Amino acid sequence: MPGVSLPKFYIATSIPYVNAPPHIGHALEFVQADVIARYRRLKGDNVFLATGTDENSLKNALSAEKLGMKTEDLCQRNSALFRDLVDSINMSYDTFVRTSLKGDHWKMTQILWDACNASGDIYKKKYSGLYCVGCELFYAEGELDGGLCPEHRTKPERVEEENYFFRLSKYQDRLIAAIEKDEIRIIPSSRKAEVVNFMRSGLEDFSVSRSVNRAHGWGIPVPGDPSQILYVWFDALGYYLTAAGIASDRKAFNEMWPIDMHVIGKGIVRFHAIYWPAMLMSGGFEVPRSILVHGYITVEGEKMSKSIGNVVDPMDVIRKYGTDPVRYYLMKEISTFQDGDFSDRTLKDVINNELVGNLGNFVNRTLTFISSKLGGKVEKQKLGDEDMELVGQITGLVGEVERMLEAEQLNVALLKILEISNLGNRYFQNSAPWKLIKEDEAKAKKVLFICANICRILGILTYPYMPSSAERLLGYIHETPSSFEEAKKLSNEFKVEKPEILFSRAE
RNA sequence: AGCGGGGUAGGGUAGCCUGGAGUGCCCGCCGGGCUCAUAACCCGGAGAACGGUGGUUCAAAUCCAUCUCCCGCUACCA
Repeated sequence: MPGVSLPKFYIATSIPYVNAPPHIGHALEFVQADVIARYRRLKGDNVFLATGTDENSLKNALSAEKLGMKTEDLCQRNSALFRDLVDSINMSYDTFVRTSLKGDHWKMTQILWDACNASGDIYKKKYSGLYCVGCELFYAEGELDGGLCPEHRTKPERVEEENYFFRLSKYQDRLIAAIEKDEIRIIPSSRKAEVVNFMRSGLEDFSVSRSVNRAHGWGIPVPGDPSQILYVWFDALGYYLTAAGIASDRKAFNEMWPIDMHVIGKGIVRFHAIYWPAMLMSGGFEVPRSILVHGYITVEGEKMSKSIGNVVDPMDVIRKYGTDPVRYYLMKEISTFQDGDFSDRTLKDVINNELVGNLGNFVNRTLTFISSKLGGKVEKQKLGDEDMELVGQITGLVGEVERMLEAEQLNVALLKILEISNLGNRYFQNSAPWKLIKEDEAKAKKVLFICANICRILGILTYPYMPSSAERLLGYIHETPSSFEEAKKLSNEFKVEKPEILFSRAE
């Protein structure tokens, strides 16, 4: 293998259904993936970040019919909402896949299907399911409310139809082995245990198609059998192959695959950790290297739901408080792996206390001081033992931040970053450079030299979380977020511009 | 029912995997200080026997067992 190219890192979010507008939970997943992507870039990886929308569900066809519009147009419109969100949240995606567009994605299904078929893992069988005529949908037992359709309050019929099935059962042992040995690393490990546990009780084959009639002709036809439409698995899960270029640039695809990390919600673990790797094994593709599973967001302590009417539109929040504060809140206040809460009140508190009062204030007082009292320049000063101790503490924290990021503990890493800013404020306060400047200029310069370095470190470390703010901060000291390693070193001199306020108070 | 996750000061959290003084963070409360800074910042204080019980250990929030409360998942639900 040629050793000159950068290590690649392919990471992707799941693709949301477009039959409902984005909510704050979608934003969480986008930001998580983006933070990891940006961190990996700082570490020097060649990162590819994929996202998109899942548009081939029957529900789209049904609501389009109701609205009297073409399904294509409805999808286009709703997909745009998600695209607006990923742009507004400043996600650095490299590709955005729309599964209803008859291009690479449709070609992908042919490739994947053929490969699995060639392994003898696709066969026809009668599918029997609970079907609500009103909804025109099959329901899982768990989705029913007291045995009734949650929407129509009617008893669904048992309906049979001949569909294609995928031979999941054949892969049970291989899957268990792959996950137990962390060939597919499931993060956090509690989810891994869940998955293994589930598999041990036996895996059943699953259906991978629906009749064209039932699908209302919407979706991707089964390769070689236009009377059937692909069900979600070969379609939506396959998007990861599409994004990597399987149908457009096979050479690039071969370099990109396997995917290094899936970022998904807890509700779809099974499909990503079991169905999907099995399909890949069957098709002769390498399995995903890791799957990061996040929790769900409640709103003011309550489950988000349309009927309660408490669904939070992330675009509203972004418009109100700004992109970076929202990113910060999602990463810091919501545990990376567990459920978390969204609260307007907490969001304001966090902005005012942590971003404005702690981080923003430290940067502002340091840079303002340098630009107004020291002519915008500081160079290296002789450091004493106490200073070296502080520097050592900071370096130690940088190491912890790195460790936490490597362990995908995005919230804990952010906590550590704030500690650095905290130390900075304390040091500034206790050193009182505003007094020193009148008595001992060299000493004042030394304090500011250290503080400027802390600002620089903070700029690099916060970059994955709050890219525009970090770039602005680093811009005031004529730097850019180039590499994570830079956060482990001190810079020897600074040219400082008079800073603008980094974060504004939230009212 | 089975499996999994949670129960840490008034509220919210981190720590638990890889035991070692209740250690930390945000809010709130009380008392001081500072004035470089976005009424921001700093210091001190009150406040928790880390859900209950039992065990392992020199040592447990951290490991084991059991009980209890909350929340998820249990197959074609993204």
